[in-house]
Amino acid sequence: MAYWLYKSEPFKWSWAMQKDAGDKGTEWTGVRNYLARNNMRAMQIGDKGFFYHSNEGLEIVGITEVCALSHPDSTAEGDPKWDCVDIRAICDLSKPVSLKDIKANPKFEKMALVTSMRLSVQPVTEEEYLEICRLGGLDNPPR
DNA sequence: GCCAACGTTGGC
DNA sequence: GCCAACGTTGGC
Repeated sequence: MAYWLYKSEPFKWSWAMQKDAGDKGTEWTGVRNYLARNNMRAMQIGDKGFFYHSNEGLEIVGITEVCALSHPDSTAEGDPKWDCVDIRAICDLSKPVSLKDIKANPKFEKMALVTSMRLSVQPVTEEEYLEICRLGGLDNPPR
């Protein structure tokens, strides 16, 4: 089991929209960065991840899970370079965890969100995952 | 809206 | 294959 973080600009695709998509989930389309794509190719069914609002919000708002393995991105117009997974919303954080909180906490100084600011799909360690769940008010984080 | 960081493109 | 130019991301 691995953990991930997905960035989305809420005015393009928000956590509310992700939740509206229900248990079937949605394709995480539009990633055109090799590192981010490779992260998606490495994902397994059931991998948990954070949903992060970039540009506006700047906070982690919810927990997702991978519900379909990497497959061609349907928005890539037949370009075989670009794949994506499907993810679905699992639950909200009781309290969103902001980028400011994360940057202020030495536990997260090596977190990709801090060190690789622009990477849109990034790995999260188990320690980071559990600590953010704790800060977010989840007593029993989904594993 | 600005601009730094950084990934990609393309000329050589 | 190098590297300058350029485009995009995303925090501020």
